[in-house]
Amino acid sequence: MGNDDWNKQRVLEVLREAGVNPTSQRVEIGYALFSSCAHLSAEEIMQRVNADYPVVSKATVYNTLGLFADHSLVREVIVEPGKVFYDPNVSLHHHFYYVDSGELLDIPASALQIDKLPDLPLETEVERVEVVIRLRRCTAH
Amino acid sequence: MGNDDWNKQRVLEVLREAGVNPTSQRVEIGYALFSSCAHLSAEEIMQRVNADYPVVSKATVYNTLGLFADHSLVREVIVEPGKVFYDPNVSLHHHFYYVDSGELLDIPASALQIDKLPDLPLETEVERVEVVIRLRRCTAH
DNA sequence: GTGCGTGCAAATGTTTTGCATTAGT
DNA sequence: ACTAATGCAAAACATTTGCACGCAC
Repeated sequence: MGNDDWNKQRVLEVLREAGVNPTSQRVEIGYALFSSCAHLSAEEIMQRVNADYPVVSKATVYNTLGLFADHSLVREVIVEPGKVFYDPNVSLHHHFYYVDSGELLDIPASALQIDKLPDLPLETEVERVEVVIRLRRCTAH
Repeated sequence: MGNDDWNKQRVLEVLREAGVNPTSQRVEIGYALFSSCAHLSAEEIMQRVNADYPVVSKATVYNTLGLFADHSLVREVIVEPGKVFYDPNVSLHHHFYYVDSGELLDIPASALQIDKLPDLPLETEVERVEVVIRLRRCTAH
């Protein structure tokens, strides 16, 4: 997943289809994001984009990722204060979070089933159900 | 719930029982936290503690809340980038999050049931399963 | 007096804003 | 030329760190 031959032309098309004007900065950020199948922080994305020479500012990385999130091109995952991960997998799924290492791992939607939801407050509808399973290294042997 | 007659003496005892040295700053912060049944941010807690005159610095609020969390006196709930809520309810439960207003509402553990958990990665154990149901105001009439 | 525990000023890290510049018509 | 969209420097905001002070022995 994720590793299926991304190139900048394809990123450009995906952005256009999503209704995002494909500027060079956005294509670079999208390429860094989609061609990695990992859960990256804004900082890591900027490092990848600017690896050779400065291409985008940090502000643009944040604004662009926010824009991508609005257009469902990426999903923000928050597990710790002051740490947001950007997940290029926008299909329905959940996450393991390794408390010790700070790493994030996908859980396919089919591997977890919620069979009883509480009644919703009036006049509201569910946008999304987020499940994070926090894991730590076994203490018991 | 939460409104059951908190006073500073009782906070002091609770801190002592939890193994936290009950300094005056900690009692003030604990009192602000426990006597409110709401989900407060660090900022809001500081405002309450310092309402009349300066009692604690922001750094102490953060460090103290972190300490309380370590001793299971409070639970950190994270829903948005750069926004942590402190929940004095440390029993097992989940949350509704109102995307529009930024408010948080408790879901009792019994109102939501997960009947299938994924296999855990080797050498790990579950610390906690966090479920956040993101709600938005109905668009449909 | 020594050493540990505590609180906070300052440093760091994260995210947002406002505006100068660019691109589109 | 006028207007809207874009990128980024600087500002705002959130959190952590390092160290000075006070308290217990």
